[in-house]
Amino acid sequence: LQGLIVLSVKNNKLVVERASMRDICEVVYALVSLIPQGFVVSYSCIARILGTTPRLVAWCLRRNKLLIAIPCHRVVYSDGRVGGYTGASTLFKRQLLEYEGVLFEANDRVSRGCFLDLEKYLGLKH
DNA sequence: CCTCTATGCGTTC
DNA sequence: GAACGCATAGAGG
Repeated sequence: LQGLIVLSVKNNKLVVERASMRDICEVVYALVSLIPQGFVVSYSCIARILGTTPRLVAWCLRRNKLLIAIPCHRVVYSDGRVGGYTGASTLFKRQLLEYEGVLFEANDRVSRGCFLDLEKYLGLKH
């Protein structure tokens, strides 16, 4: 990952480090947990905010899906397909979304209107 | 529907 | 070191 760094203070000195994967995952989880019920966000949208690639976002979500508290089912392919889901079927992922009020088209894709522009939502873009 | 490619990082030799 | 595998995206046919 290029671009994402971590600032910390050690021995009264400011330390600038490359973010560890653990740190990056924390940030991804923090963003994902802000997605409101009834909406979805694409992997690439999260990647844009962090200055990284969609593959890495997926990598983070896959890694620590143990945490049920993080609504990782609300992160989907940019074309509307629900994408993968570790630990359960993608059907389960879809059912979760439907339960939350997300609409699906006849071609099994998430309705465009349910996509949330996370950058706008968080006020990072106007 | 399909294929191809760019891409970052862990895992496993 | 190199090769491989991923919860991707986008372009092209």
